[in-house]
Amino acid sequence: MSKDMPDNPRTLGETVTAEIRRKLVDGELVPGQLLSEAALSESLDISRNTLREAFRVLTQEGLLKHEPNRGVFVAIPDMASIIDIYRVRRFIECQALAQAYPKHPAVQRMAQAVAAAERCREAQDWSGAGTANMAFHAAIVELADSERLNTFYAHLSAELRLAFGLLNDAEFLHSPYIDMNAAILQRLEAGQAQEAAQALDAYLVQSERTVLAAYARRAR
Amino acid sequence: MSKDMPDNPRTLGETVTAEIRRKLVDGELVPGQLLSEAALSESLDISRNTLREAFRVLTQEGLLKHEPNRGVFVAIPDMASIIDIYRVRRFIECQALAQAYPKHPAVQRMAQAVAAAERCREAQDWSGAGTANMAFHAAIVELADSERLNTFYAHLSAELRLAFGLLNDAEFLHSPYIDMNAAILQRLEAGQAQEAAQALDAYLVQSERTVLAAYARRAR
DNA sequence: GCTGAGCATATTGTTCAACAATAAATATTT
DNA sequence: AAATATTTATTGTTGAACAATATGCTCAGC
Repeated sequence: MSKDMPDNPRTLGETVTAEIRRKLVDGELVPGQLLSEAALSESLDISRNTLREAFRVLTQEGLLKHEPNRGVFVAIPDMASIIDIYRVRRFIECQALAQAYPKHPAVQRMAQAVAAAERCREAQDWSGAGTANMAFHAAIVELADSERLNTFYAHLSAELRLAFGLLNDAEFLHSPYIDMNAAILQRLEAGQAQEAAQALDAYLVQSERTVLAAYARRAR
Repeated sequence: MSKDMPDNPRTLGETVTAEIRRKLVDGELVPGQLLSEAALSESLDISRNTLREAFRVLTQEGLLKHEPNRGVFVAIPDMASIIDIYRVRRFIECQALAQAYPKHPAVQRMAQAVAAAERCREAQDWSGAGTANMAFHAAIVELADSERLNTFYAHLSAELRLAFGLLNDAEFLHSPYIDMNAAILQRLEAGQAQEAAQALDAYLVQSERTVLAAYARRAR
């Protein structure tokens, strides 16, 4: 995985950073919400100073927004952000896939993600399907063999999950793409990286359109 | 420019973060060096707590390395880092250039950077030439029209400057590339984006080789 | 001379309390 | 109602304190 979220954080600050990050991507903290230093530090049972260190990290990751003298808010992914994120996704994922070596270790992770997503679909677990979907695309980026690219993508991914939290029906968002992922994987394994990349591009364009539409008619 | 380094930082924490960042890319703080909280906070005339917030941000940017209970060190770009950074650079810059619109506003910034570099060469200002060179490549990334990509590249760029700081002869590192940049720009303006991207790829491969060689025989 | 256990020391990790600086909310004046 | 002054709550920043940890040192013991 990424190095941003070590399994065994050593300091309290890292622990609480991971905990808040989880609450953000899980939707327990909703976009726009003010995170009061006094309230949060008390509820997490840590000092304000330690909390502020965590705030700086998560702000840098794009999950929080810091407004000096006003406070720290959960970032609100607006349409421009969604468009930007998808632009970067197409930019990175398609190229990573196009120039991929079909026997790259990450291909196995792609296959595992597809399998996991199919299992989730049977169990009607759409949250799990979303997670598996994200893992599939993270694996695509891993094809490029760059630690920094992986980390960057992890941040993008978290930011996008924040946006998904604004929407409601996860089934509508994730269900149609499970088969598409499988098809992309199949083409890659068949040595047709170019065709796979083309399919991925179409996938991302459609996904972006769906997300933007859902965003536009969301309950505010 | 990027939103990471506002021209007028509002809080003291942001000010000192920018100041330390500058010292890092300018080579005033050298890789491997321990940054003592007590010493630095006193010399910057700020409290330890404020300094620690800055440390978290710069660690997230890859410029510092935090070792729990041991301290914060200036990151040491090893060979693997340099290779990774160049891999990402080729990945991003070449594609940005290949699919660029020849009349994109960023092209003007590319031209300005080339002119600035040529002026620096005449004045034997190799540090300035390095800065202009970086600006040229940042402009290339801007062709992709993504705020997040720009920010990401700014971080990569800063990290690379840290590595350059380990080397000594800036002329050798930057001088040969001024003309290459000019040639790339010329092709782009002529509508030959594909050829420009190809030239850029060759440029980056050569640059990486040069940097790695210099790194291997650097004075330790 | 070397090894290892235990101790001493310096540094980081974390908290707390206080005050300054700022923005939002409220009251006052015109 | 609009503009202005005042109050209030929150963040920004500090300094001191103590806990937790890593490092270096001392000193047996072989």
